[in-house]
Amino acid sequence: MVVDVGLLAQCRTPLVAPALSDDEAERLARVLKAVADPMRIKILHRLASAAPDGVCVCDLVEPLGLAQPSVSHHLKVLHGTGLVDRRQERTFVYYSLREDALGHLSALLAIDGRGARA
Amino acid sequence: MVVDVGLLAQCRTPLVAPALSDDEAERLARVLKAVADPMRIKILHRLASAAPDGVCVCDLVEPLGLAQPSVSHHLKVLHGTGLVDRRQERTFVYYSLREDALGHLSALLAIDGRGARA
DNA sequence: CACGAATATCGACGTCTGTCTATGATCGGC
DNA sequence: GCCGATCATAGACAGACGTCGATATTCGTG
Repeated sequence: MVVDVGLLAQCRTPLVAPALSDDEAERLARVLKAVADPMRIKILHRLASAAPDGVCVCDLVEPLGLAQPSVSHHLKVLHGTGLVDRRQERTFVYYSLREDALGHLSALLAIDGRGARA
Repeated sequence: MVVDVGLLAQCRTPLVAPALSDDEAERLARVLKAVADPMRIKILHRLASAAPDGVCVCDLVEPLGLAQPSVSHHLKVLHGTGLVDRRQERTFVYYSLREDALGHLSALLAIDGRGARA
């Protein structure tokens, strides 16, 4: 059987590795979307550079320059994706960066970028 | 000077480390936003698991189940943030994962999450 | 130079998202 | 038991985003 490629060279970029499933792609995107916001990045950075006990919501509102409900919204998003822990004490609520939460994310990105090639 | 804290215990969660600047937060968010999309994640994954020469656009359209302009749009976003390289040959265009692009991103996340603490 | 193929750009449309104000829920103190 | 403080929820609104069809652009072929 002769395959006539002719003169128009096909692009030839076959994919051997298994394609990422829709579910996996959406799961990863969900977590990344949670981090892909300037304010939430600022929040994470503050949590990262604070005591492990966490940071009180009231101490986030002013420095971020946001209304209190907006801060609550962002914290809810971060908590919903498991990046952040929530602890209530009296009327105060303390949010803290979950141990290795960003580390895992970081690892996922590294794997996606490197592992499949080598 | 006596500070009367009274009985209502303040929350006391001071921040010592320098806060992330608005610009830095937005720059990081811009790159993360580029990755925080299921289709773009799929594209990156395909580029990562393909030959270093890159993948032809025409070989991305069908597997992704998107219209050709949509694929072009996503590739433009990825290219715009420096995550992906573009190489044209004849009428074909090949996109390839930029060396250590995701590695750098991954490192940034790790730093944000860990470095500031210790 | 006309034509077909491969990409990019344009404009439009529906949806998601970040922000706010107003209100509800919960807890402590008086 | 009322009241103030802290945080969460609800609803509204503007802007950004992903997708598409239609069209422009570029390149190689005959």
